[in-house]
Amino acid sequence: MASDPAPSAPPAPRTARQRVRAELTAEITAIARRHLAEKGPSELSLRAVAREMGMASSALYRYFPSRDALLTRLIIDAYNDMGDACDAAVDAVDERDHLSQFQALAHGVRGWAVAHPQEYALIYGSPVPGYAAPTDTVDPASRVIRRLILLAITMNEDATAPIGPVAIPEMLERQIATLLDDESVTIDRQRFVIIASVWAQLFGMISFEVFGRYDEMFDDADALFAVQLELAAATIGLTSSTD
Amino acid sequence: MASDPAPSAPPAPRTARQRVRAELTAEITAIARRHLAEKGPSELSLRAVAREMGMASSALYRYFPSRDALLTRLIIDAYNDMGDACDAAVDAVDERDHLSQFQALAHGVRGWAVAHPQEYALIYGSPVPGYAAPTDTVDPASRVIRRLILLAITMNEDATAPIGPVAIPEMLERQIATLLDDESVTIDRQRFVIIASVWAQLFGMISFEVFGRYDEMFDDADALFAVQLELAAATIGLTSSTD
DNA sequence: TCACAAACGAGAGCACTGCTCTCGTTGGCG
DNA sequence: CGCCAACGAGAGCAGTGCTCTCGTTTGTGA
Repeated sequence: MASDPAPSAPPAPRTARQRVRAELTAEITAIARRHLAEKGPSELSLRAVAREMGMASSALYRYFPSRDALLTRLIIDAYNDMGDACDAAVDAVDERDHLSQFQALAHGVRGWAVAHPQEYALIYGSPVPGYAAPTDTVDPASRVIRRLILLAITMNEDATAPIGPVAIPEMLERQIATLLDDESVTIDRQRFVIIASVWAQLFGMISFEVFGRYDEMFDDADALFAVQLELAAATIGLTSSTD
Repeated sequence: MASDPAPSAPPAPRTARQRVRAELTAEITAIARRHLAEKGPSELSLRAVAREMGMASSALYRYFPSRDALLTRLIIDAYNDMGDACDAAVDAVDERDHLSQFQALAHGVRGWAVAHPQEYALIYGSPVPGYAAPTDTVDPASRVIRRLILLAITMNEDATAPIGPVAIPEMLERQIATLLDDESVTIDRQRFVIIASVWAQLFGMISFEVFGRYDEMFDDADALFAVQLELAAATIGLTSSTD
């Protein structure tokens, strides 16, 4: 499910002990992920996982120092899983068709979310543990928005937004510049704030759907999402006629 | 904090026992709300509340049949609290200035959310209990969107959206009609779907801010929100020049 | 090759939780 | 004034996260 980031990954465990340790760690996370998907984050119990593995509950602490650590592992995996789904969806369409790329990204993320509601709730719902170690989490957590920004950069000259321009305070302007320092390319500031809005809108819609806020309003979530996505694309300046 | 809906509310408890019961119930919810605000929903413990009240934990079950019932009470209160803040903000501005009304609604809801992050997480984060009894929850939960729709109805003829029109499937069209059956007034369908998008966007932005997703991206959440709000207003067709 | 240390699994135990049951006590209504 | 429902307290059950101890196994350096 989750892919290892390339740098400094130990590919083959040397000793047998290391290998069984890796296998057990993977089995723990797999069972925990299944329990999470079936019963939700609050019902995830270390003892239940240990019981299913035929181990003593105390033995699990050799592999995860705490329940929060196991949850953090699942969180990172979920972020990467969603990121993979997002990337795969975007990469599956013509890279010069920006509208289709945007739609693919949105549908890819939404599809993953409705297929894994509990994991989605884990990463985009209320943050349960005090705070997950930012160092490990921030990179996987930002994959979707980074892809979205990348998309916005490539379509920089093709689409023109029908709204704005809007006044951007200097402080915000500087933060945007700092954020984009990594990428060597620049991006129109107006497009950037629009993209940020669409980003929030996308996850607002998905959260509403997954968390059941549409339940007694709309039956056909697919149609609603499609319509709202068309509006979002129009906000960016992507229409079916362009390209 | 939370207001009683008018119909069939017993205003004055007859007997002393009924009065002390009402007082104790209020004290329980007050302490529970404080614990919730301080430590989050997962840390809310019936026993801790009972301890602080000097009661046996079992006695609390005379007032709330379960922990989930207490949480549901807090959820309903939070919805009404946010609804009050929303209404108060909108009512504070000139009712003919639709742009200001919209901005007041957004800032009112956001202000309440950042002031009560845990309560916001309780109602707009992951749904923790299996499912709260829909009958009691749906009405308070829909106050903001109902106010937003009301706003959209009043500005029906004043603002023209710069995006669209978009194709609305017949099924969705029928659902919108059903939803608006209660209100005797009609609303432009294009405006309705835009409002639904803006609704999702608003809570997407607030959730991102409250849940810390902007933490290592933007420092000035106020400025970001203001800019995105201006974009949202423009999407609806509200600009500072209108009215 | 072998001994030593690190890693490991199992079990008991602690403090805590939600919730149930029982048993006196107290309050209100007929 | 008497009866019954509502109430508060306590014990107890099953479950949780986590710690500590104690044998056992495994890898490694001498």
